[in-house]
Amino acid sequence: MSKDVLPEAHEHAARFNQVREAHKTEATEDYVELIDDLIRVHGEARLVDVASRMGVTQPTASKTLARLQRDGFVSSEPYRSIFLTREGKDLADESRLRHEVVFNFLLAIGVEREAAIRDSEGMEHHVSEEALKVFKKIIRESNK
Amino acid sequence: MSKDVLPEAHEHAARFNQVREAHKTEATEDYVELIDDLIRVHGEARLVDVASRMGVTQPTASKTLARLQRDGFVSSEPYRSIFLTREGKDLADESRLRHEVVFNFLLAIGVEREAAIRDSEGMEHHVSEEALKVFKKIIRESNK
DNA sequence: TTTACAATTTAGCCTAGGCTTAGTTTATAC
DNA sequence: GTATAAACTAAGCCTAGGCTAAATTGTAAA
Repeated sequence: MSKDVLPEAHEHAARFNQVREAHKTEATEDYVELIDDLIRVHGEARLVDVASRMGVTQPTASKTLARLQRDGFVSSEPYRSIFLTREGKDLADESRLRHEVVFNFLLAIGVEREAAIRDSEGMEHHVSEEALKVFKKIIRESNK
Repeated sequence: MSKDVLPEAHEHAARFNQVREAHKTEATEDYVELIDDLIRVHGEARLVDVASRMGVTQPTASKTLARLQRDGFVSSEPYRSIFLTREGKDLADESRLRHEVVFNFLLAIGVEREAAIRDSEGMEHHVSEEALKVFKKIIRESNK
């Protein structure tokens, strides 16, 4: 059962580097996805709502949004609501799609709804295209 | 397809808070799991190996290990190899188990081996007990 | 129209987790 | 037994992402 050899060091490191890469983009993806949701459902995205739904204080959300603006994902004028750039909107769409696949996959295999909601939030950033394909296939099969 | 309502703000925030909680323990779990592997396979865990397998520089690994020591997961004397405390060993065992379940689950549903190795590294920290149960059931069924 | 409250920003602090460069200790090889 | 190399530590820097407290701006009600 337990390992008696370890992978080569560089291969071992590559796995952790991949996880670290995913972490770097996590906050960005979560924010743009939320902003897109707020715009679609409430007509606009205000800092106060972004902060309360992300579960952080307003200064924290403000600082993160400044970074997203610097990196070209959102735009906004001081004291005004937040918009997604083309790049931000594309990332939001891509993230939501991935999120939905993971969520529906968990439901399809029998995970209870509340757990599926919570687990998909964390898992979505760590699922490869390869695995997503398998997830989609299983969702399709469960809908027959 | 797309949402037309959002969850209540406090519920929305709870999801992200849960992911943030998981992130806090990720590094700790990855380190103790690796240290345990090194001890079992090589007889001891040296900083140089921890660093190269985590894919970070030695000073970075050293600093992280200092934190783990402060928090009671590992022990070591300066310039000597690294040991797990009881608490560290328990966490390592728990982490490895979770890791193996996620890995074997991905294999069971048809994810290719290399992708399963890499995805399980990131996913393991975000899977609830509830989902793990379902994963185990699917592994059992695939072994029939 | 002024006043008060809500929203946002600014400033400053903290931790984690990366890095480099430089110094110290340990181990090895001659 | 000493020189050299390897392993480790120390110091200092950076970014992200949390926080609080205080200042500013915008908005709505009296």
